[in-house]
Amino acid sequence: MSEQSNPQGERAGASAYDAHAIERRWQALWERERTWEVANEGPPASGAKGARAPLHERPRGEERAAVYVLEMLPYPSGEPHIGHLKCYAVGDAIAHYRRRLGERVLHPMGYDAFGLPAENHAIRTGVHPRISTRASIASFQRQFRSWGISIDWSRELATCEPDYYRWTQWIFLELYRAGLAYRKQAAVKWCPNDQTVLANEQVVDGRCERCGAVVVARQLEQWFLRITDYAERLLEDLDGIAWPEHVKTMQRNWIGRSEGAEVVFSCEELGIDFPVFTTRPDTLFGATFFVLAPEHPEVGRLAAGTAQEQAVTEYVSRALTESNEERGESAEGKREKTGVFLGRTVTNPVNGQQLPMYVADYVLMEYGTGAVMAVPAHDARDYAFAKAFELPIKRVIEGAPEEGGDEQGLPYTGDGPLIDSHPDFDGRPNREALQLIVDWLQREGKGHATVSYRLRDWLISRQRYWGCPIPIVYCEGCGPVPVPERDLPVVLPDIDDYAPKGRSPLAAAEDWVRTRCPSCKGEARRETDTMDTFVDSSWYFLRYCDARNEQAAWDPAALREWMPVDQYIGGVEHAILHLMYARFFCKALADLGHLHFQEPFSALFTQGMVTKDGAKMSKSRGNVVSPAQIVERYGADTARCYVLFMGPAEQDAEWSDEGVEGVHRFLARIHRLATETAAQLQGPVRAQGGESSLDGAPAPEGVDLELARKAHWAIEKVSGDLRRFTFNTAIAAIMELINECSRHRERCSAQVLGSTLATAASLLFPFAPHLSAELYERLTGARVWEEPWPQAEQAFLQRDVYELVCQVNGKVRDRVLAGADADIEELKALCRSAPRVQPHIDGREIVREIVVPGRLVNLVVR
RNA sequence: GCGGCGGUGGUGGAACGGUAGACACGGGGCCCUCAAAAGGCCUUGUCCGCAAGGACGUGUGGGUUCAAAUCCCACCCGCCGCACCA
Repeated sequence: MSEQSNPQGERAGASAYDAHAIERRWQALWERERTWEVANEGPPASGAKGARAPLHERPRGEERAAVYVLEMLPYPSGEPHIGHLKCYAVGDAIAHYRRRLGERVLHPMGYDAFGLPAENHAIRTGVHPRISTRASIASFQRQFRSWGISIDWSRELATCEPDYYRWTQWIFLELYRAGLAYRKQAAVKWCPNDQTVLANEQVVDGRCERCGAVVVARQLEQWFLRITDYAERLLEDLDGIAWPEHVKTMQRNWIGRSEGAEVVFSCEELGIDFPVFTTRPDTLFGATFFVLAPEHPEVGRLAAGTAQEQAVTEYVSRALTESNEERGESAEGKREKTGVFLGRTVTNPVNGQQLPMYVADYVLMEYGTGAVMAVPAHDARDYAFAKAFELPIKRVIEGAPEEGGDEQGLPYTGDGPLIDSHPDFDGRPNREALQLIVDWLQREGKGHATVSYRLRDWLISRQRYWGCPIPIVYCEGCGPVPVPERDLPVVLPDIDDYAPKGRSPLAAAEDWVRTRCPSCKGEARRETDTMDTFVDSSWYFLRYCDARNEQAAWDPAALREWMPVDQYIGGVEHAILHLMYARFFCKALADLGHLHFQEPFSALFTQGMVTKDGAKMSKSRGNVVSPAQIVERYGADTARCYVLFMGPAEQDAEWSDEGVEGVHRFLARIHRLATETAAQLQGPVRAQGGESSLDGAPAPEGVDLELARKAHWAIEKVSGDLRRFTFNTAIAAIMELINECSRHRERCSAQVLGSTLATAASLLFPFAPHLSAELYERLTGARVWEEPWPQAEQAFLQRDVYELVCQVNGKVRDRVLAGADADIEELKALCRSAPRVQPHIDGREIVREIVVPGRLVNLVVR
């Protein structure tokens, strides 16, 4: 290491803070002693982990509760970035804190190792993804170790290894047997750049979430997982988990539950029924036309033989090739709505009216039934279409004009009494009429109340190589046949050419594709698509509980011991995708009898992004700060403390090189103070807040007492901040304690100074474990991680005098010393006689005196 | 458009309805030094004032309260998510 790049190397000397030497020493010891490994001890007596009282309300030390702290599975690509550092700094602080509260903490690590970047790299360089992925994993391991994170490495896993994906395949087959995995032909989102289909969740603004290419529609036969069966439970169970409200909101929006009715319109001419979903059955009498999505299967049949046939065919083929983005333009008012008359009519079941049928691209096949009844008077989209095609508009609800409406106040989307509908309903408030109409439809057999969701089934097929093979073979006689469990894993074969050609590269591995049907032993072919990598990461947290099990994906006893995860930590970018899929997997697996719980992550913490120059760090912007550089220059303890000190961990924070320097200076300062103090001590001292820190020693007085008080104040503050995840203020409190130490160092006893510094080191442990261990050992001779978390003693938190704030009319005028035991009258008198209060009350009438004991007195004068 | 989150010194940020600006960065001054770096000490919201002291101050405008950055209403600005979802 060069002198230049290492500030602490510049000045040799006994008291210099050599972060690297300290970090190497403790990392080696923790590795040698396997300090952070935790063995499975079997489930608790109660059978399962169950909901426990919040940590700080639980009696201390009574039982060694099993606690699972987990950061989101990293995707190993190149090197870890600052976001990883922040995530693990948060997770490790929590893990360390909980261990020292006496809990057994499971804190494992693994890699989300299948995926496109490794495959794209292979296409460019010809290096097998397995090779490049293993190299990336090695680099991640190296860095994670250099950060000193307290990981149980004995449970490490990588999703691309056969001993892992064997069980991914097993889960797929379990879902398949339960009817939750199925194949269907569907219009799917195709990314022309990555040459694969995408799940709805992976399309953002009509573009591939990964590469940004505009997504196009394709008709393909694909594998889906029936997540929609779980829509209601995914929604309901959000209420019972301690997640940030905004993440829950995002999931609720994504699931998109809406209540309404299914109403059947029929085309008598052709004898076809068209059920539609509507949230507004109260407006049924205002329907003036009817619209089908271009993808609707009956469109061709309807137009066939009419004068409209050619126009319809042309319109539909254009709509199908249009990108989602283009199709959405009319929603933003960028262009007029388009569509074509189908040459047919349907009957409105409530009044027998014949409504002209249209095909238009503003109706989506994926939502509801792909057909809508159009009520232009009360729906903005139908209104726009009616205007563009000069269709009739019939008002059926009264109400004051809304913003953006026309001269008649249309479209009107608010509530009001029904008009021109039916004598039974006219005059009634529309919400009441809605119920009555639904009841009526139900009685007449023309419709029923129903609930619709925006959530779609999860498309998991990918026409790519570097993923988990789908364990299905196709036999001419038997159809799709699951690979028997004893034949798992279906191992991903090596191939020469990874380049996608619109079908999976695996299709070229003829030897692998050709196989025997497990059922009839006849010739058969393997499925050549692989699974979406989100499948791999939807269950990894289960595997950690029993990572080396070769007989099963897990032993249920291991899950009963550890699951659900007590604290999950990761970025908000996974608020929908990963977190929704993992929840779905657990519900499905629980239904199949494999799990004893419904929700995988009891509590979630989402850490904010680290930005540079106001923007997300990225190679293309050239504003990347590499954790490796920071660790090399300042050491891991500085890097970890800094990312936690930047601001509240859940918020985005701007990187500042000066900020890192500041934190490093603080660590160097506590190092110097502690080292110098240790040299003056006769023997080891005890930290404050330990079980017997008062034993034997005389009660501190004067400056010593002040210092001891500050130590206990810091214990209280840091403990509370750790429970609230406000790490920035916890570190600030330790800084205050250290400032207090250097302020008093000349005037206090070495004993108390040493003891206070040991306390500071102890409190610093969750954030800067290496330095903390080093200094704690020098001062006390003990191992800080084996010490219980300190507890503040009341005797030191209470003071006999305090500064009473004296206000007049709410304005602070003076501060005077008051005794802790002074009663309300005494406090009032103290305030009235405070020197700087006098001029403000002189000659005025005191009309009220507010006393907040322990804080202030407010005199209200006139 | 709908939903969510936020707006506090030069900067990042602290503040159970009760001393606004903890802690840190940056700035200024001093000490140490031959000098510098490192380190240490002091200082630092704005305005008026030599000072003592005073006034103002948490996006804007109202309100509740003895007391509001904090609670309520309206608005402005910024960020995030969803968005032709019938």
